[in-house]
This record gives sequence, structure tokens and C-alpha cells, in this order.
Amino acid sequence: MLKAVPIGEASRASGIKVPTIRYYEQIGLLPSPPRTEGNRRLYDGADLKRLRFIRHARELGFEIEPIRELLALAGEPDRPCEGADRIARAHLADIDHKIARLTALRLEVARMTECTHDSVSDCRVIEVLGDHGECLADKH
Amino acid sequence: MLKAVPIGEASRASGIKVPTIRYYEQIGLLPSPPRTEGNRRLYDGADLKRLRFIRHARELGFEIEPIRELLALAGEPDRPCEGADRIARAHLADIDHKIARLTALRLEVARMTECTHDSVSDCRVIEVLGDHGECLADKH
DNA sequence: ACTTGCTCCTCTAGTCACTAGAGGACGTAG
DNA sequence: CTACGTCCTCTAGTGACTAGAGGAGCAAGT
Repeated sequence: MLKAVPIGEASRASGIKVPTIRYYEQIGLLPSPPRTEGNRRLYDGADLKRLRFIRHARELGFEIEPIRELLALAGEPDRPCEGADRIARAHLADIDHKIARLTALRLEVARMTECTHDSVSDCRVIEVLGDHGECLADKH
Repeated sequence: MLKAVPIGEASRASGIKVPTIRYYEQIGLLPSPPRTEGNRRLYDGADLKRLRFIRHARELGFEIEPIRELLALAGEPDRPCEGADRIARAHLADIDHKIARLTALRLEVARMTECTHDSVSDCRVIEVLGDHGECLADKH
């Protein structure tokens, strides 16, 4: 309500790039703001708050659809906790899964790079990649 | 040289889906194999080896371009180690970077889900996402 | 010979979350 | 009045596939 700002300033205030803000509007994550006579978007304080919410959620690795749900839940001050909590827990499980997978990969790639490096034609990197039996785990 | 197989069998033997094999051929990761009179691809042992190499590298999280380089290096038995080792080490650094970032995210999302759950209108999930000051770190 | 069912072919378009660029209009400071 | 920055819309590109349409080849059974 204090003042409405153009998209560039909304971008600076939220840390979201200008084309990305327009993209969020296009996919309906952000409501279409009013325009000036010159057809330029004008964002108010609520829009900026929403943008910062989105940015923070994206930084935490939430995908767009969960963010859409979280925004809907944040909109109604009654019982947001169950739904929001479920989404956050699902995301946490996803993060744990990714960390576990990357840790397994790390181990194998590290083993691979333990190349004696003096030997020339028997490179562990190439060898390990070529020989499937060298692999520790195949799980996704 | 033992026998050439059609794409479906190459898929089963390598664990790479049929459309993906065709895609690899399209982007030049895999040479175009000879065809039967009926225009069907025929893969020999070297092709299957290459496919398994690619699959294993993909499973370890290598991207296509690094794999392309690794395949080129594997092709010449002289001095493959320096280049291959560099690629593998770069990938390892990338994995470490991702793990570090995910670990930081995990901490924050976990903190977020420590919701007392009895309180209704003050949900930590929504609150943390809305309030930027709650954030521990902003780094990418 | 015919049909059934599987595999194969090419081609296009869709995924996710943007990003880049073209080509143009507006707004303001000098 | 001109220069520059900001804004507009629209299209296409990214990576690494995946899905589907629409059709042809091929082997086995009737």
C-alpha cells in the first residue's frame, strides 16, 4: 500500500530476475499485477512479500508445484500446518535421498580418481567406467 | 564380431532404453551403426561396450559432454590418465559442492519442520518461508 | 496366404525452470 | 531532441531425455 514499484525494482527487492518474475506470472504462480497507462506492471507490498516467499522456497530447493501449494496454504490462516508440514517433510525426505545417492557416488568417483598417475595405459578412471564389475552399487 | 544385435537387445544388454540409444546416436555420442536391409540398426560388441561405458558414467552422474571426452580418451591407449583424471576430479568437486549445498538445505528444512504441530495459525513452515530473516544461509 | 503381435523406423512435441535474444515502445535526464 | 535505461511481447534454446503418432518389418501360428 505504501507504493507500487515497477518490475525492475521488484526484481532487486526480491532477488528474482525480471524475466523470471514474468515467467512466474505466466505460469500463474504470481497474480497479474495492475499496469500503468504505459502498460507496465506495478507491484505492491503483498506482491513483493509473495516474491520473497517464492525465492526463499526456491533457494531451499522446493519445486514450483509444492510452492504453489504452500502459497495457497499461506493464504488461509486456518489450519495451514498439516499440509505445509507434509510438503516440507516430503521435501526433506527428497533431500535426504539425494544426499544419500550423492554420497554413494562420491565414494565411487573418489575411488576412481585414486589413480597412481604414473602408470599410463592402465587408467583407473577409464577402467572403472568400462568395467561394470568394478561398480559398488547400481541403485538409483 | 560374434554377432550383431538389434536395438532392443542392445538396450537390454546395456540397461539404456531404446529411445535413449537413438538419442545418443543423434547427438553423436554413439556412432551410427550399420543397418539391415530392412533399415534396422545392428550393434556389435564394441557398440555394447561403449553403451555400458556411457551408462555407467551416467549412473555416476557424469554429464554428456564429459562422457564424450572420456570416450575420446578411452579410444587412444596413450596418455589417457591426465585428461580422464582431471575430468573425474572436476566431477568429484562438483559432487562435493552439491552435497555441501544439500546438507545446508537439509538443516534448514529440518529446522522448519520442527513444528510444534499443536499450534495452528503460527506454522513454522509458512513462517520461515515468509520471513527471510529466519534463513541461516543464502549461498548458492 | 493371412493374421496376430512384437519390434523397429522416423518425426514431433513435451518435460522443468528458467534464460537469451529479437524487435519495439516508453520514460526521463541533459 | 536525443540518448539511454527500462519496459513490453514473443519465440526459441537449455539438458537429457520421454511420450506419442503413424507406419513398416518380421517371426510364428492357423
